[in-house]
Amino acid sequence: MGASLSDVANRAGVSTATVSRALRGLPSVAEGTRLRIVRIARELDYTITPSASRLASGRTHTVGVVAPYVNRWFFGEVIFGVEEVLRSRGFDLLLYNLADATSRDRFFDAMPLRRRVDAVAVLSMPLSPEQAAVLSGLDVPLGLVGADAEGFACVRIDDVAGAGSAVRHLIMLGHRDIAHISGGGPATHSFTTPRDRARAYRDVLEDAGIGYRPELEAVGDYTVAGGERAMSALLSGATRPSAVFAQSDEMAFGAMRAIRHSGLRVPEDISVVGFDNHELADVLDLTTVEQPVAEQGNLVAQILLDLVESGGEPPPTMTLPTGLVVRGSTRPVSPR
Amino acid sequence: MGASLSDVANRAGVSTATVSRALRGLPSVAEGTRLRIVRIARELDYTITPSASRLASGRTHTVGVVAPYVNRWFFGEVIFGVEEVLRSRGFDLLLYNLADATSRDRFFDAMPLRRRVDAVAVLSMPLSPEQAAVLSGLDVPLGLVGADAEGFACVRIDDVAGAGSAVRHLIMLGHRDIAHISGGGPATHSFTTPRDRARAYRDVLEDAGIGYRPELEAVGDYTVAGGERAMSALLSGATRPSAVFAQSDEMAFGAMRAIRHSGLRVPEDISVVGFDNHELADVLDLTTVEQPVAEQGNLVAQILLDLVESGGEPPPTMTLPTGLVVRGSTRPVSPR
DNA sequence: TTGAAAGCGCTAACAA
DNA sequence: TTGTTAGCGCTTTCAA
Repeated sequence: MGASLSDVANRAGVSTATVSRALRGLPSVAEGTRLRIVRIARELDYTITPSASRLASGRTHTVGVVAPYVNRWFFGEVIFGVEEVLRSRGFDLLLYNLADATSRDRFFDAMPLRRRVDAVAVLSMPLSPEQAAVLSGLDVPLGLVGADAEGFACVRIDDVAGAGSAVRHLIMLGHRDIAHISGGGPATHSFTTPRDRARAYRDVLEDAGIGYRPELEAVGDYTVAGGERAMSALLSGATRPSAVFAQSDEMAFGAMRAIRHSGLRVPEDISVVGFDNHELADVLDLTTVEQPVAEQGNLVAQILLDLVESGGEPPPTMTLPTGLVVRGSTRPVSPR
Repeated sequence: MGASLSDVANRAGVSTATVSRALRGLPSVAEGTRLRIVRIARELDYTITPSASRLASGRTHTVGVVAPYVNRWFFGEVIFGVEEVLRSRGFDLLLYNLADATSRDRFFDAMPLRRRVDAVAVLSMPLSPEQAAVLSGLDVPLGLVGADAEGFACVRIDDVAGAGSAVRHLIMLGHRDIAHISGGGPATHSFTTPRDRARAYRDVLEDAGIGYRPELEAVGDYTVAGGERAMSALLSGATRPSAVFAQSDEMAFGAMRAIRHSGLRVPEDISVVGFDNHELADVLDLTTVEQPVAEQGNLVAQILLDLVESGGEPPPTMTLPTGLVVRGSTRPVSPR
């Protein structure tokens, strides 16, 4: 049905090689020839057949995006940012959502990305050394959002600084019994985000002379339900915290609900700080740590496409700034 | 670097055609031959080169997914559902996010999906007749979530029934001054969802003998900020509503915030009902209309792949049920 | 600046 | 059940 390169070549009275060069904008085509070819191609409604081009050139003009979730706020934003850049530069975006361990294993075992993409972006997903090695074996530029890894172009925030600002805010409000809802269970153990944020929580408490008490920590799994469970557990502990720092806004939302369900109020009885500045943090009046999210997607995509097009080594990790957004969910500790 | 079909064929002492057949599981290969070939392919770490396969066969094993947003709850869930089915059946998912009119125009003008996909799924996006025609021109199975259209395999909910149940709930609670925050501006005019929900709002009011008053309607654009603006406008109107039905939970969240900012309370002063059962509706205690979201993605993907693999005509529209979820944001009207 | 020709790695008739 | 033989539609040397 559709016209092919040779149709255009015949009509223009030139070889397919010239048409190919003209349409790709290569320099070695006379301007008149190019104009004529472009006009004829348009007349014939010519469209390149990607698979033929890919087979002949070896370039796929496609970037694989691997995410542990596509249906959470943070990931939707990052994917948005990545897609924006890819589309504007004429690249396809191949999406892989690896929610559970099974699909993750299957993915890294079969590695469906082989010979299929020019670059891969991994979004805030814990990567075992073996998995990182499998990706390296693809022999294409690799990008990573939300962590550092050897051989990857990394875009991230300073989790230690961000989490530190949240905990210091609570300390400055006079809180001493500050609980922590962390993200990662054992599955995410190798990932830096939960570790860094947890470390900042502990270090800031130690530095303030408050000391870190393990019984004030609970795991929330980065979900609303997980945050709710974690907060319930904390509330039934021996020490009732006067404030809680959650490693994500979703967990903070869950924590707020648990607090209310137990008959307490936010912030009168317990202050809550989250992390992300989720689009609904404002609605829920949640104090949180803001991070640029879509921008991280933009950046990693840009870096990857530059590497694809110009080669070279991955640049040093880009660390973007965070900021504390104070809203109504935190207030000075009240005397008991 | 990687082994090719002919490497496997040489090693196995058969032709490339036999290797191709064996690896694809075609019936006409002796079991012993197949086993040997599969073993050798594994030994050689053979991976198919998709572009070669696509060029030779004409099948891309790829589905294009076109969405107006990837970073909103509803769309994230649908994409999740689509991806799940595609990955399980070995298809690639090519994602296109067309947030603004410019990118939409460019997309339909250049139609980058040509010769690139075996099917296309359009997610809750208004389609002009011209745009629908461009897609039809791709000559591949077409799917649509959230609306009906000739020539598309459609998966949707009954928006009229869903919205009707929300408004009837308010009427049953004794409300008479029921406002409506609608989704669509002029840009989405051709799309059925906002129209159907708006129609249900009006019809139910009429049927209840309450009558429909245009001054109780405002446009909220399906966003939190839009819902907030719409609610503010409604609150500064002549009649203060005692209840409001928002066409999406996000707009309902915005409305709740506007209500609180104006010094009123939900539900004491104003009841609020949303639509979607967003993951945070529960956290915000929002009464809403629940719809199966990821399931719609699952279904449209399944239907499309069946059409790709077996041909045939798109099946009739699948209409999934909705349900009213009553939470704390609605209560009987209080005497003024 | 252009053309001829040889693939890229696979699939699909057709034959055997 | 297997092999032979053409391509699929482009890109890319190499030569002119």
